[in-house]
Amino acid sequence: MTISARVHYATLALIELALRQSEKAPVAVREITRRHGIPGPFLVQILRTLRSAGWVQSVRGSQGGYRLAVEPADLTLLEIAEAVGCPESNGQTDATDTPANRMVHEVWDAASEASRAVLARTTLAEIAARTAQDDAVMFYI
Amino acid sequence: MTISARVHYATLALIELALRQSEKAPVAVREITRRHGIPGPFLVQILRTLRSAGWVQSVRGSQGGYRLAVEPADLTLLEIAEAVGCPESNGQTDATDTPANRMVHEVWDAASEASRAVLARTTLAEIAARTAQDDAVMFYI
DNA sequence: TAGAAAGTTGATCCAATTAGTCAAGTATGG
DNA sequence: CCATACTTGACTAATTGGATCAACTTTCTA
Repeated sequence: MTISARVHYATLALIELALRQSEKAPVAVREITRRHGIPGPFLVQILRTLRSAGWVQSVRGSQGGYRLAVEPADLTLLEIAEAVGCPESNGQTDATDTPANRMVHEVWDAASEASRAVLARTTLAEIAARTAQDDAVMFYI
Repeated sequence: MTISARVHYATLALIELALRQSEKAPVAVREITRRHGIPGPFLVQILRTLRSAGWVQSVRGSQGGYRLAVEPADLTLLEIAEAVGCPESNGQTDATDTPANRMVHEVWDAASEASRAVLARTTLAEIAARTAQDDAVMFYI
């Protein structure tokens, strides 16, 4: 399971917004792309998704930008991944419904559930806090 | 994380071979495709991979087919998935190496590790045995 | 009040991966 | 010697993820 760029970028952007929650001015897209090396208009696309999920607010016009609209502690990485990633695991039922088939699905569902559990128990607040710590450490080097 | 058809088919084929290990004659590809509804030449492609991994033996010529070449208890689903699935998670280092970036990777690695653990502790023997049970149950219905 | 700076929207494109196919060849059993 | 079955390698088609563009609207500021 490799992390998709979409989810990756979305998470980076949200971390950035979480860390700058206290600032009064919204954060411009340009700043985020510059800081994290995210391809320009692609991030816009992603932010649109985050906005329709209600997690960020956009401010238009000059001096506009984005601002976090939820408590970082209330947003889990699983939610982010599911909102931004693949639309939904397409419920394509397999052609043949044999016992072997069911078994295989059972195991894979269990595996997938295990990884989802990890993401579900990590909040944006945690990951942002840990990032801030690392940033501080870098400062001393 | 959705299971790829490749891995799915490979697992089905191996279950089939595991269940018929006791038979003296090898199992023909045709039989496997018929029983599990796997597209013909695609399974051949997959079996080739399994053969080069040393998990199945091929017998050529008339009455030929495939035979399991390892102990089902020694083969985990993780091994199968890794052999047959994506060549290798491409080690493409991200452009920018920021603390946020590292954090995101850390969490996703943990998630991915959790699901791998599930697959690693499930052996072909287990899943074959459970399939056989289900088969027996179906018999009575 | 004009224009520059931002976000908005929708269409579009490209490349990589995955799924699936074909055809020509080789080995084996009867 | 021929039918059956695996071998090999190239090839096509479809989906998806990643990324871009252009035309538009909103708002600030000079």
